[in-house]
Amino acid sequence: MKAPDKTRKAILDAAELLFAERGYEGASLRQITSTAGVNIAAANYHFGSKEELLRATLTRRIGPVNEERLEMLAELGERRSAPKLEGILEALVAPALRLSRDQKRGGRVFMKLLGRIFADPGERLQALFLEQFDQIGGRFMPAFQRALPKLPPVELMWRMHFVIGVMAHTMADTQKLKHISRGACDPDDTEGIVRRMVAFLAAGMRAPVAPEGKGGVK
Amino acid sequence: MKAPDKTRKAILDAAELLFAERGYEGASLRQITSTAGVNIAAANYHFGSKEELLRATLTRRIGPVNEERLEMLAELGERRSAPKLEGILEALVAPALRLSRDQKRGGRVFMKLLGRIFADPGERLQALFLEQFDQIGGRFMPAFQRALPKLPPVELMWRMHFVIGVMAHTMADTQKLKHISRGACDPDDTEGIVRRMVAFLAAGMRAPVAPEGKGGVK
DNA sequence: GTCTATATCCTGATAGAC
DNA sequence: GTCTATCAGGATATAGAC
Repeated sequence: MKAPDKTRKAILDAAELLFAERGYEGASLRQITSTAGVNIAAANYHFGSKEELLRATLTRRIGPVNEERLEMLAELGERRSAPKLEGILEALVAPALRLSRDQKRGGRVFMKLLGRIFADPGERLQALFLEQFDQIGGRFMPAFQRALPKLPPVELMWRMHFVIGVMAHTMADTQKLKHISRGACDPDDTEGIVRRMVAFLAAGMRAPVAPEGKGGVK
Repeated sequence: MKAPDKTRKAILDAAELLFAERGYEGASLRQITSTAGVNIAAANYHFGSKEELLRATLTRRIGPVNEERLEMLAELGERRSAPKLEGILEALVAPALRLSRDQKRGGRVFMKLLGRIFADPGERLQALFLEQFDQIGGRFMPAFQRALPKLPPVELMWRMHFVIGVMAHTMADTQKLKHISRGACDPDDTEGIVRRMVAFLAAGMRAPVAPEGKGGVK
């Protein structure tokens, strides 16, 4: 074996970058291996297929993010007082958003890729999302329910869906808002984004449930 | 000319469907023209290139949605009282979400495609988004600012970004949540979704601005 | 484990007959 | 305006030498 992990890592790094920038279909194995500086055949030797390569780019980094989420959630539970909604939200979104600062875990490149996974309605990526949701959703839903005991479960599910939308959109887009706001909104201010997002989402989660018959349509 | 608009429409319909389901890169012209039941060369004859075809699928339907948004916004302005935040939000999100009911305007297929456009960070789709934002963002931002006079403009921009994330994610995903919630969340209940989304977003927009130095990190 | 070479197929786009 | 045929190149994946 000649530098067994080096080639593998180079391919994963390049795949991460190109999948994030161009999407799964938009990035070719040729571009990936060329960027990695390795032979085309090496990708298939190490990963078997393009789809398995995508799976490998995700599983390499997604574990630590989810572990950090669960750790933060567990810490909240150790306090005797009921977990605050803001704490739960921060445990859910901050580990993902802080990826952009942690170059060793993929940085903003992996964050962008992760945002794509969340947002993409395609079947391939959707399956990967569902695998992850079992881990995380199953733990956060009860926590939210305890923090918001009066909220009907169906409403809670919709609101968690909205939360994921905000998180995914912010993760995937690292430049558009900066352009629109002419630099006023800084995508590098991770802690500022976490703070703003948690405030926004907490208020949304606490919103009174809107009654059904408002306009009298139904 | 032999049925000039019929072939054109068939191609646009098929392109709309396949771009929505598989993304721009994932849908080939061959699949599109085959689904449309027309010759491959017809696509290039009528639209010139794949990218122009994408542009045509969007511009065909996006105009009416934005017109409806601006109409609803204008109606709010006619009342003497200051426009309510909920009304502005509904004017922004409802025309898009109600696409799923309006088969003549593309239905949930076009809604899904539109959700992809919003969420996709790729350069090609991003440019199309920015074109649209000038139309809509330029009108809604002042309306929001009037409804929330105390909110600093930078905070408003972040929150509008969050709003778009919720909207785009809900538009793009028409089935995932139903699956996760085991049928409890119904993606066909358009008015219920609008009601829930407006309630959630209004509360988020009204959230107090979180102070900067909370944890003492910085 | 890495390489070259290649198999097989699909891609977007075009030329030219009808 | 629609067709067939085809171009030139890119796609994933594999076979086999080293």
